[in-house]
Amino acid sequence: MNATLAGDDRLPRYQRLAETLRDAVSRHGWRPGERLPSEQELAALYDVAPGTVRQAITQLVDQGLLERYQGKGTFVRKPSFDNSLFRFFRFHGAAEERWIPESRILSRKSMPAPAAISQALSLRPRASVISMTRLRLHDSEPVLSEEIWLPRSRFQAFLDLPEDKIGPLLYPIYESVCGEIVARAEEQLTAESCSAEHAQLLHMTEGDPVIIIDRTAYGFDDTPLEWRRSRGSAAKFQYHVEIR
Amino acid sequence: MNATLAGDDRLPRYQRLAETLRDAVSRHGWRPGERLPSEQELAALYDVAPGTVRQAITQLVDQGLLERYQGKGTFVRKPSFDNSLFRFFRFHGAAEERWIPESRILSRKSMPAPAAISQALSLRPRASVISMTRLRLHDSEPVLSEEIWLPRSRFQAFLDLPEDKIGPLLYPIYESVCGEIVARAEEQLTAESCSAEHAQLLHMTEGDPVIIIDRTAYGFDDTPLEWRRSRGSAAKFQYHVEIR
DNA sequence: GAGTGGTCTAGACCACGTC
DNA sequence: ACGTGGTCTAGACCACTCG
Repeated sequence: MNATLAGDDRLPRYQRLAETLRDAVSRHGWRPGERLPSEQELAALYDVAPGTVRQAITQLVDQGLLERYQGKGTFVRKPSFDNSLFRFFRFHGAAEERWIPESRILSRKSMPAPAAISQALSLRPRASVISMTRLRLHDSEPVLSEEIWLPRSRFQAFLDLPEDKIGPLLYPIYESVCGEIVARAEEQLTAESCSAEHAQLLHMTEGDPVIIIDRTAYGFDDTPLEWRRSRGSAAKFQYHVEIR
Repeated sequence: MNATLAGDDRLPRYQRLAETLRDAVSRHGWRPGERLPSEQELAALYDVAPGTVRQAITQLVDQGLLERYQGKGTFVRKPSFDNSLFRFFRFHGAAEERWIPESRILSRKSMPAPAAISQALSLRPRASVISMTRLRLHDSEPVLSEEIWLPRSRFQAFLDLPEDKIGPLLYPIYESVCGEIVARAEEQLTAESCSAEHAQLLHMTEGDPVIIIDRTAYGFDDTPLEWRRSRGSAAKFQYHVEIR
């Protein structure tokens, strides 16, 4: 019957309510997959009209934080993110295959962050980070090499996790083990000539073009959670983008 | 006081209204930049409640077809598209510069479509198309080579246009000269080693990595309007994408 | 049948842009 | 002052899910 709305009271109520709910979700008041109170209940709880609740929830649904199902309720979305990223990778010749590559962890350790990493993750210089390298394979052939960096303060539990508990998809693990949910990401693409090192790792010829994808992954509150750099043979895939 | 809603009458009214308005816009009933009737007027015209009009317009705004301005009205969006595409090009070292490159047309002619082009543009085999090649420069240095293909049936007026009337931005010309509006595009990225030919054209070293961007541009009704392939030195730029 | 979200109505008042 | 979209209310009825 009474709960207070976050934020400046000059802001529209549906904005303040959306912010309130977003905070509640990202502070784990409700966890992914859980059902929220019904729109009627929320309206009574925050003392606003049902339409106002609707507007707030609509905003959060558009942002991908919630999902509505008629007759069932409104739920915190589970971002099945790794899957959606692999929509972008179209391996040459087999456009419709959508497999998840096997993955082999080459190293995993903590260390003080190099300058570029602390900047990418908005950490203080030389903050403790986890560094991991992986090789991803398809039909036992290496296709992608990855270096992954995580802030140790949030991901200590991941560092402690036995290696055989780490499957090919990391984001679900971040969520279940560390409670960190990736909401969105930014990627930068470029290409370079294959170094001797990567030629060996990826079974390529030195000097052939390699696509480099740098990704920063963010939480719902826009905190950088992960930075990774992936390299793969340009001949083996294309990257697809829709622009509006 | 009376106008009919398009579509199946079992559909929600706001959907049918949205469809009606979308059709009106893409059939050029209202042109980009024009103001639509006010929400009240539309409500009276189609005999629905104001809130229903609002819902329909909100959908079209989200889709990028319309723009709302408080106190002014609702307008058909002008896709200032070439600009927005150049958001993706970040030339190395000068991330914030957002210049429009000079452009030099190397050739422009009509011909029967090669198989790959007629497929990309959804034309019948060997349909007549316009083929154009351009070189784009920055500070008189070549940075990008482009081949551009257009269906001749829609773009005859562009073929007839004197070359000195063609500025560096094509999409505004398509709109003003041919009445064709680009609403969205898809891009495919890959990389390859620089050929001797392109090395000369782009002042690169043969064998260095070249980024290749294939773009198909679509109208509001999803007709392919243009296909282009651009090549540039991978060392000179990065491609930026946000994923949600 | 009870409870959920989905659609729709018919207003009110406010903030903003323009004249 | 006037007209525009932006916010908000307080309902009604429908479609769907589940027990």
